[in-house]
Formats: sequence, C-alpha cells, structure tokens
Amino acid sequence: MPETSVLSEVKADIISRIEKAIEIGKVKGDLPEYVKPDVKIDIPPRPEQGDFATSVAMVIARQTELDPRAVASAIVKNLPLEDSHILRVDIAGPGFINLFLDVAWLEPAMARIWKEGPAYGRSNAGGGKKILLEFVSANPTGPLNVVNARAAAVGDCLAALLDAAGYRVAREFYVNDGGRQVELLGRSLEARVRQKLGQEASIPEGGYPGDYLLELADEFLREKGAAVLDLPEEERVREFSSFAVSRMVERQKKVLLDYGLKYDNWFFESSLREKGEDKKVIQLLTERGHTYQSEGALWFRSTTFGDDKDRVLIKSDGTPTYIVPDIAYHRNKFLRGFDHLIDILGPDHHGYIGRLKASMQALGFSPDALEVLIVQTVRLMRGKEVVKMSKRGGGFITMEELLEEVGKDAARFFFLMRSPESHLDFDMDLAKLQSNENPVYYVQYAHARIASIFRQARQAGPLPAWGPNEVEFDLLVDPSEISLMRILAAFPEEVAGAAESRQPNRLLKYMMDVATAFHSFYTRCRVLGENKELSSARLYLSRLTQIVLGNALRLAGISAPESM
RNA sequence: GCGCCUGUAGCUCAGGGGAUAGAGCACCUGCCUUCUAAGCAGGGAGUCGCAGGUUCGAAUCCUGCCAGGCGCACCA
Repeated sequence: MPETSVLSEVKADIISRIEKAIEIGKVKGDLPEYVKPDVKIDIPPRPEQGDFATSVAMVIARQTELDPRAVASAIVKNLPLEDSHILRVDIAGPGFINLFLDVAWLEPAMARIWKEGPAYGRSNAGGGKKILLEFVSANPTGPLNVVNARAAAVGDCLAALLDAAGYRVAREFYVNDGGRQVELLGRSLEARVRQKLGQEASIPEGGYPGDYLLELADEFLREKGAAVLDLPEEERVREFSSFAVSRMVERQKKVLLDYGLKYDNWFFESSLREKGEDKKVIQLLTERGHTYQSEGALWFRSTTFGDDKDRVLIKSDGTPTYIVPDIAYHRNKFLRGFDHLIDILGPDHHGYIGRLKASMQALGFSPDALEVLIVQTVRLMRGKEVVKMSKRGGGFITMEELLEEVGKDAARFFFLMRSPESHLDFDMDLAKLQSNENPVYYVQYAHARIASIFRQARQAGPLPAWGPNEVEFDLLVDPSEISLMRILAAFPEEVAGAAESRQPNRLLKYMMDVATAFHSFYTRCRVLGENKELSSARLYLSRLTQIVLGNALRLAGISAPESM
C-alpha cells in the first residue's frame, strides 16, 4: 500500500516551498521573526485562480497587522521555484497566492493508477488502527425497514472507505435477542400458531401484529408441529421466542446479502448473558463506586461523567434495564482489542449517547474512543406523495419491498448521495425510473461507455500498445483531458477525506465529478479512429477512468455495468 | 420546557471562515451518416429561514428568534 498519492506529494512539496519562502522572508527582514503560520493550500473555485491557492498571507497579515498583499508579495518574491512544478504565481484579490502548475506531475500520477489498479485509492492514512463499526442492529422482532436500509448503506460504505483509508475495520450487527420484547415476539408467534389451529388467541399487549408472523406460524407448525403448545409456559415461550428470533435474523441476513452487505460478525446479546458479562459490568461499576441504591433500584451515577441524569441499572422488580447488556457489549468490543468504536444509530437514539459514553468512561475506557453517528430519518415519497409508514397498520414498506421495487443500486445511491445527518426524502418513482432523470445512471453510464469503447476497439482488431510505458503522454493536452486527469489524481485523498469525515456522500459527489469530466472528454475527444499514438493515449486515459469509477462504485456497493 | 438534526435555485440536496455560492432534476437554445444522446455545450433561475454579534472577510463561527423532523422511562 502506498504511503501517499502523487497529488499529495506535489502538495507537500508546494507547502514546504511556501514555508521556505516565509523563512527566507524573515531572514531578509521582509517578515517579522515571530510569524509561524500553518501553511494550507486548497483548490480555488475558478480555474483562472490557479491549480492551488493559499491564504497564508492574509493569516500572517492578521498576526502582524501588515498589508496582506505586501505579505503575499514578500512570500512570492522569496518562493524557491527550481525543480518544482510551479509555472507561475499570482497575487489576487485580498491577498490570495495563486499557484499555476505544469502538467508534468500528471504522468506519474496516472502511472500510479495503472500500476495499482483495483487498489488505487487506498492509502494508509489510518495506520492500521482497528475499528469496530456497528450498524443497523435492528431488533429481531420484525423485518428491516427503510431507515435500516439507509443505515446499512451508510455503514457498509463507511466501512469500505475506512478500510481503503488504511484502517482495519470489522462490520458488526448486534442482535438484541433478550429481554421483554423477544418474549413478546414469542408470545405473539404462539398466538398466531394457535389461531392457525383454530384456537382462541390474541396478540399480547405491546406484541407484534404484523403479517410476517402469520408466515412464521405456518413454518413453525410445519417444522415443529403443535406439540410445543403442551409445554409449560416458560419453556413454551422460550421455544417460540428462539424460533422466531432465529428466523427473523436469517431473514435480515438474507436481505442484507441481497443488498451486497456482508457482516464480519453477528453478535448476540444472549452470548453476554451466558458468559455473565452483564453481571460483571454491574460488579465493576459498583466496585469503582459509580452505583448506588435508591427507591429499591440500583442506579449508575452517570452524571459524574456528564450525562443529564443518573440511570437505572436494576429496576425495583429486580430485572436489569436494557442499558446493562449494552454497556457489557461495548466493554466487550474494547476487550476484543478494537482501538476505536463507531456506532451508527437512528435519530431516536441520540439521547443514548451520553449514558453510553459515561459508562465507558466509568469503566476506564476513553469516551473519545467511542463515536456515535446518527443517521436521520427517511421519508418515502412517490413523486409528490408521502408514502405512509404507520407501523401499527402493518402498512409500512420493508427493506425487502424497497429493494424489490427500486433495486440495490438505486437504493444505495440515493441513501449515500445525501449526508447521513440530513433528513432524506426518498422518491421511489424517481429511483426506479430508467432514464436520465435518475442520477444513478449518470455515473454508471460513464463506466458502461468506457467498456463500450474497449469492445469497439477489440472488434476493430488487436488493441494498440497503450500502457504507461508505451503511451505518448504529452499528446493528452485537451483541457477536458487535463481536468479529467487532475480529478483522477485526487481519488486517494477523496477516499481518505470521506473516511475521516464519516461522509460517504463525498464519495458519491466525487463519482459524479469523475463522470462529468469523462462525459465531457468523450464528447470533445474521439478515442478510436484517431492516429495510432493519440488513440493509444486516449485508450490509456479511458482505462484509468474506468479503474477509478470501478473502484469508487465498488466502495459504494453499487455495480459498475459493462453495458447499459 | 430541555436535547439532537434540518432550513441554500421551482424540486431534491452539496458546500460548514475566504475570491463572482454549486450539482442533479425540471425549464429554454443548440449538438447524433463516425467510440452508447441514460451524453455534451450554453442560458434563465438564489434576501443561503429571520435579527443581532465576532472578523480584513460569514451561507459557514456565537447569541436570540421562527419553522419542520425526532427524542427526552425503573421501554428497548
């Protein structure tokens, strides 16, 4: 895996030259001795403002009360240019330093893509740090819904991004297979089974009336028969519950697999109880003096660690609250050797962050090592119409139904396109539209077009020599070719940036930019039918684009079609 | 009442101290006898929710307010 990308090497070189210019300026007396700015460069909004720009001069001007443009010209005057890619330097606006580069650096940058192929985009920004990413973790009491589908897309893509950015990532699904809700699931299934047998039975209060238990009841009768009904209550409920849970989990696994998502681990809450880790956590918190008895319950003094209020661990009826296994679970994650934990939760769980972090701190773990991301709600639309999502009426759309209707690629694209914390309107009509109105196809089409060029080229005879060592790179001079290459060169940094900021939507934006640049190139420049040298060079650039698009789509979990 | 998220073009949303605020879709005008027109080039379209403040510079940071969504259990 490469240390850095060619682009970041170029940037680092420019930054160090600017730093050197400031040092020289100090020696010459152009700048005061005490300035020590952090030099940052970025890509300016307009091409006439150069390839890179820096605002250091304005920052220094603030520190020194000098005129920003004077500071800028002091830096520019002292900027060492020998053996650099810098062609020209301008001072613009209130004191920006605009740097114009030659295009020679693009050649090694493109050769890097060719060489790394499917690995292009990877970096070791993360330094091999071990991250556990827990997401979806829906209760096994019903089918997955569209918010789960959003969390699945975001989590899976974020995991892929972190992996590519040099972290060691594990994807984990936490199955809440204990507690009252699972008992209610079992009792609800029992009621359905009895109804199938013509007996008088109703879904218990707070139970699960959805249709999916009707199907499960049939399966139960087919596989287990009715004998279970004669067992004593406790045993009977256990049978129904465990049957229901295992089937629901299987069903969830299957949908997620259809979505292209494979977890490294499905972690069952029950395994914590079997090993006594829930009791252990209470013991540890008590030993450390973070618990107290009050009103017949055992409390965790989470306010010590910044939580709004203390939390009950053991209710006055002697049963633990949900938070106990959750604390044990997060402790277990740390004990398994992960350096950093990321939980992706729904918006209804934001109140939960404080108590969870407090508990980790109370157990001696750094609260910063636990990071909670909230993925906001999804509103399903059909055009202008809101699709009703009432859970009670059973009329809500499951993840299965969503995938069946719009397909995996469109679903993932739409979920990833938006920043995770923004509320999302998901237009199902738009998502399944097979036309240019649907943004999914914009990127895929670029990929398919490239594949088509190669098909065409092969039909015409043996391909010309077009690898990095064969190509006359200097023939790639059209503005559309240059800007395409610049974008391709930025991929590793884009991946690392999207991973660090936990924003898969940045990857999607990048894919759109690549597609735009390619479509523009495709329209302006013919690849085939030009002279041999030019065709070869453009085939080379096309293949590089295809590699980048393919890699980006793979990170997003969206397929890269060869034809459309 | 308190907390979290959101408010930017007709619609869905990027951008989260820097230059003339962007994209996709929708709308208008051009571009297919040559590699896929699910494309390209161009155009119109915006008081960045409102009001103050900090700053050389605010859509971006701070405060208050308004609007929408979601939470605030000895439920999970």
